[in-house]
Amino acid sequence: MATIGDVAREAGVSRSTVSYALSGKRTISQETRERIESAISRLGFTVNAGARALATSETMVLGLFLQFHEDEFPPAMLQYIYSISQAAREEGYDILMVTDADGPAAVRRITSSNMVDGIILLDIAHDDPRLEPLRSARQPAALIGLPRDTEGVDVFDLDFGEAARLLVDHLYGLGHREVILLAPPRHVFERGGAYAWRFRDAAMERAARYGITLYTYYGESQQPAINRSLNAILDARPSATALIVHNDASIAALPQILQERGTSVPGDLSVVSLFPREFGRSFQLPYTAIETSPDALAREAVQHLVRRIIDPDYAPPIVKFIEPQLTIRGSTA
Amino acid sequence: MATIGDVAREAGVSRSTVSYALSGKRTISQETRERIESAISRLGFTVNAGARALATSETMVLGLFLQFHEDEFPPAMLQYIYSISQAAREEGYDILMVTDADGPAAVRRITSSNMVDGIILLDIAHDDPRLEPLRSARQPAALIGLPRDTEGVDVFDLDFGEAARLLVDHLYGLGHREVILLAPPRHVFERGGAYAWRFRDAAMERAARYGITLYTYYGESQQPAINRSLNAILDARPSATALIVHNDASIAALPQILQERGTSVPGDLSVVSLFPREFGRSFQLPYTAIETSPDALAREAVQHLVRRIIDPDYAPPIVKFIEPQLTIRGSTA
DNA sequence: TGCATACGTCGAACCGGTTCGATGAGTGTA
DNA sequence: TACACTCATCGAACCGGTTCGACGTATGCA
Repeated sequence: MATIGDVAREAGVSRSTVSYALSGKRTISQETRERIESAISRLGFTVNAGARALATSETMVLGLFLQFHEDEFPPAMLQYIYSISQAAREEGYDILMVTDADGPAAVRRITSSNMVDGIILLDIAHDDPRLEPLRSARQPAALIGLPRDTEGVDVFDLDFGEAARLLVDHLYGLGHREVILLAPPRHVFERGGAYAWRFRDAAMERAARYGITLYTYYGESQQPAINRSLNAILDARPSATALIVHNDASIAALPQILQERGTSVPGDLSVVSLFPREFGRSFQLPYTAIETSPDALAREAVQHLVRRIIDPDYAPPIVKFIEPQLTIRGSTA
Repeated sequence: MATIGDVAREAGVSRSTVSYALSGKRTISQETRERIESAISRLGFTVNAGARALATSETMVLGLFLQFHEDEFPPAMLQYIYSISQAAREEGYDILMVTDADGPAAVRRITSSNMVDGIILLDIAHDDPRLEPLRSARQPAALIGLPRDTEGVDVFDLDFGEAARLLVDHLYGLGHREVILLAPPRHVFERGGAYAWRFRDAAMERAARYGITLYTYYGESQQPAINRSLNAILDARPSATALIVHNDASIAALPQILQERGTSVPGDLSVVSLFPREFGRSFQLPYTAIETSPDALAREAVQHLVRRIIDPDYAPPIVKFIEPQLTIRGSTA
């Protein structure tokens, strides 16, 4: 493989001149630059990433840490992964994807060996054990999801509380007074997925204020329990006139269940939910819903992270909630 | 950050001694080793990945190249990503995930800058444009999927032909003589997803041999077209007694469609398919099916790749088809 | 004509590891 | 007692880049 030294020799200049021609950090005469460029293409030279990283302490790689929980709905996760990867590339960064079961150890391993310039964490728990190693790392971090303690990290998340309020308001406005809330699986609450209780608590608080009776249930994450539990819940609350589904796996299964039961939407039951618009591509989800916007979230997180890599003090740590958008699809009355 | 030099000073030895203590490539006295180890933990030293990569020409990173086609079913993709990542970690490698729209350029960029020790390609097209830059790369590659020309790469794939034959045999044995085959979306054929026609051609050939009438249709990849097309196909062939679904997005939608139509399985229609077992976790798929085994495929691909990284000539290039497994779920009669 | 400035290039040092050859001390053997 | 080996360690070179200071030459301005 051609090195910068080979290029220098071929072009009859010094290695430093080639480096400056490449980076543009010092002026190089037109003629020399051309000799160098032709030498580069003749030799098929590309800078060695490891060597550059060693010299500059910049790898141009972001670490993406995620965990595959059994109770997670795969399409949602992929949406984040993809958006993050695309956004990173637009900023000139590649993605090192780390899925180790032992999250904190992985964070320590990757950051302390200097493999990445910055960190993105998905699937944040309320007391996320990965935050501690992250805080003592040299690299800045952006979280997608809200932990208890946001010190030293940038946080991006949907405003789940506001999302819940929007949905409850919407139903209240239509006259609903008995509503079922299907929350994420119990595991998510136990693991500390704060988005789950932020949504639930806001919905409960709002319902209480309006005098709405809110029946709250945990959803299931895997078939066939998902279907069984959906049926059981609907059986248990025949008087409810509306259903709020905050549960990806269940919303995907809902159309068939309602079909089976002969329940018409919104005739017999109004349904609102919360899911990425992209779900609608793979699944038939004709429900009025808040969009969780993984793409927007990913984009913001990456862009801020990159800015912070370039200038660690460009701003105090950010906690940014993105505004929920309600998309009306006619599933309520 | 502590460097190997800091450790050496702290332990009162030379840098090379520390390096040998770390790698075990030369004998080090018990006593010196202990001094070094204590210095390492006192200083919190970790080797710098870039420096090591530069010195050894080994990055301990695998490049995972994938593309997000609009017509792809997300859960399937994620299953591969996750399995590859886990398998890689077990072999001591991390994953650089590359999703650039321009595949060949990305391959060139990553390989020539020496960011990875080996390459894994997903989503192989019959004439995959990424293969050319791959062949001139220093790093070995493993493909999950079969291209036209397998020269210089290791290939791993499900034996789609055999899968089709197994399914047709199964249906023939039960007496079916009029069968619908729902193939992948037209785009997949056009793009050169060879698995699509390998399956279809084998099914057609087998059906012809048995005197089975096979109605072949392209599936759709996005809602609401998926549902519309499923209904249209079933309407068009009321006399068919069995349905073979080789289409992830459609199989996920099928239960509801059949429900809606009042079609009972296997009473009115026998259904067989082809999907990863893991789909059954998120979706209710009570269908007899071939398992596509992303996990097994990923594992084999990674392990072979690693072996080839260590010894490029350990064996001639491999084309390995894994044996399809039929799981009976009682959806045929 | 003289001096300060800008331009273009070079050499050397450095980033943080690994590895090869050399060296001195200790052990076994003829 | 001399010689050959092994063991433990060190110093130097190297991997392939970047960057700083220096230097010679051309240019601008007084």
